[in-house]
Amino acid sequence: MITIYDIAKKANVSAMTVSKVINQTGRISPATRERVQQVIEELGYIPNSNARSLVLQRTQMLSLLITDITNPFYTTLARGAEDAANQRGYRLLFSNSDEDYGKEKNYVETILSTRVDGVLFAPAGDRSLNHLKQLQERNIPFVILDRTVPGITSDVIAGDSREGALQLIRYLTNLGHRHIALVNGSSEVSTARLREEGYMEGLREAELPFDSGLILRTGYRDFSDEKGIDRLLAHQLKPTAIFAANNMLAIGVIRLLRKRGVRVPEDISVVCFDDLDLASAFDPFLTVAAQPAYDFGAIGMQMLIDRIEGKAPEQPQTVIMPSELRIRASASVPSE
Amino acid sequence: MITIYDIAKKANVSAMTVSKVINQTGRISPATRERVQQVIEELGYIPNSNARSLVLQRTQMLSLLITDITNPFYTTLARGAEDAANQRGYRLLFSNSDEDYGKEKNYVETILSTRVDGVLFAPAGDRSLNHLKQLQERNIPFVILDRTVPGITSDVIAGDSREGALQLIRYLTNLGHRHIALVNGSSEVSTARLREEGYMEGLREAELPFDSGLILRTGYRDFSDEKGIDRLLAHQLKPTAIFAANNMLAIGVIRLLRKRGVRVPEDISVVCFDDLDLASAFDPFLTVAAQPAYDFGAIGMQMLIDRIEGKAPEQPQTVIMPSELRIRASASVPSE
DNA sequence: TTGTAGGCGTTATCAC
DNA sequence: GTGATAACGCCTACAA
Repeated sequence: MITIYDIAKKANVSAMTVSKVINQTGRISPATRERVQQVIEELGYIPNSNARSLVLQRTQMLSLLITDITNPFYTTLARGAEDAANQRGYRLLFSNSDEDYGKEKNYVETILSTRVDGVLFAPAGDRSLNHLKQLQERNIPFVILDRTVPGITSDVIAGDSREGALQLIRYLTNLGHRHIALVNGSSEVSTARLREEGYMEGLREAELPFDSGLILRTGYRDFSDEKGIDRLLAHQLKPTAIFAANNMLAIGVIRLLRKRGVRVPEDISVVCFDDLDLASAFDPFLTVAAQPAYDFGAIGMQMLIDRIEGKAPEQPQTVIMPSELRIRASASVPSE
Repeated sequence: MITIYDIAKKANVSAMTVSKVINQTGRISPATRERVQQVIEELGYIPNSNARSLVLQRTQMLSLLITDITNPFYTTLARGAEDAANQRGYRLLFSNSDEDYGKEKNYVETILSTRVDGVLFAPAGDRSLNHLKQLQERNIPFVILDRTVPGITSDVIAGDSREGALQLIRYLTNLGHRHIALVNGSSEVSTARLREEGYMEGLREAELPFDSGLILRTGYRDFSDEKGIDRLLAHQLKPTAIFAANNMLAIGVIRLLRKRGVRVPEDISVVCFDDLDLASAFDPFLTVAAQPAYDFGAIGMQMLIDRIEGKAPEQPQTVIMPSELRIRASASVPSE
């Protein structure tokens, strides 16, 4: 392995001089600078960032922890985070918890042992509390992303789940729907709770009764609860519309409906939170409350770096991003 | 920061003993082992992996370099790679080059400075040659993923682009299509060349003439070449089918066709390489040659780790993954 | 402007 | 079974 000493020897200077050339610190004559740079070039020297981190107590590396890498919301968000990090001179370490507390725990350990300078953290749910506390104990700056966790005070960037859900329900009730089902994520996840609140509020506004038989609670990914769907469809007052609390749930719901010969939107309307960028691009089908995923990542990353670099206000900041109703074809007036 | 010395002091042993407990190396009495572990637990000590890497000359970290994080082919692949890496005790550093040689170059520098133990590398194209050579010079093991690069000999895992394309063209010609356009990626990318070969072979088999006016070459992502599409549509022998060389191109093509009032498949059939998992889940529309994305990642990662751990045969291995024709609705018999 | 000494947190080696 | 020492590659502080 080529070290700073190899460069030093070949350039007839000390290692320190080489270090100074690399980091542009201290004064050195143009002549030696030139010579050193030539040798660095020639030998293709690249500093060992582990050694550097060890002495600097800084890795110039950040972590992004997301909960589902196959969800386009998070991959778009990841690009925003990556772009922002790179722009400000940081490298980004991606981690993917798969909505699993166990994997999340492992990643937190990795994060801690890697000594990254900060974390943009999308918690799996309320039980992520301990993981976040662990970061706080070590004084690792972090920004909570997408979901809040009761018991933790920190910078947060999240969507307006309540309002977005309300918009969707309003849209459905305006179309004339009276029986609207909710297929939601786990109640352990803040966005699921808020979307349910928005749903309830929407019913209230339209003076519709709440019917717990129209609610199905599950996880945010890999939805395939056949029994649950059958239960909804068999409910005494069969729903004419379903609000899926995120895009992955909507996909599952529509797939299961089609499997049963139920047409969308002719027989049942479906709306959801989060867009499906790719699918929507060539087939504008799903009516959604879209969140600005890229900005979630980009702005969250800015907040994190500002915090790390001491450019943020002392008290924790909360940024709430609005969502946008995109009316397309998956919801229509109820058939009856 | 809690170090191994803090543990040592509190447990009344030397740092070495603590190290031995952590790494389960050397002999130590159950009593002290117990005591040390207790203190580790108590203080929540997590070893500094930078310091460890420095002395071990090994980071237990691997890089996955993909070219488009918004492409579901690559995110699914990423999950496969991640699962395999974690299973074998490695952490994974994701990087995303956006099909951009400049970004790729930066990531290679990062990889080199981080001293990862190996890289699963999807090259942006033939001009990635220098980047790969750089890795070879440093003796960083790597497996080339998805695309080959002339001039580099190494382990490779890739799809059968030629055969997959051939299948798609055969399918189209069997339906009766005589004028089939190709919207391809850059000729600098091996998969684009091979898919074009498959396309040509398919034409030959069906005894169709080759018509260069039916070929549009562009990049694999962000397709929006309006003029190019117009040129294809205005061609003297208007195509009745389009073969898009990957999923992202297909999306762009269909979007632009719809924008022009051209219906798919009624007016023009469209087929492509790679599936769109999410979109296909709830709307089985695109007829594709699907590649086993998860296995690309999982198997590629196994190859890489085998290579690193000296468990691979000496000479470089090449694994070619078959693709699978999935017939759905985006292609039908030609209208005329 | 340049170089020396010491230390960042960990582990391999080799004594005790 | 346990511990002292040196080393991994780099940078800060200080001296020349």
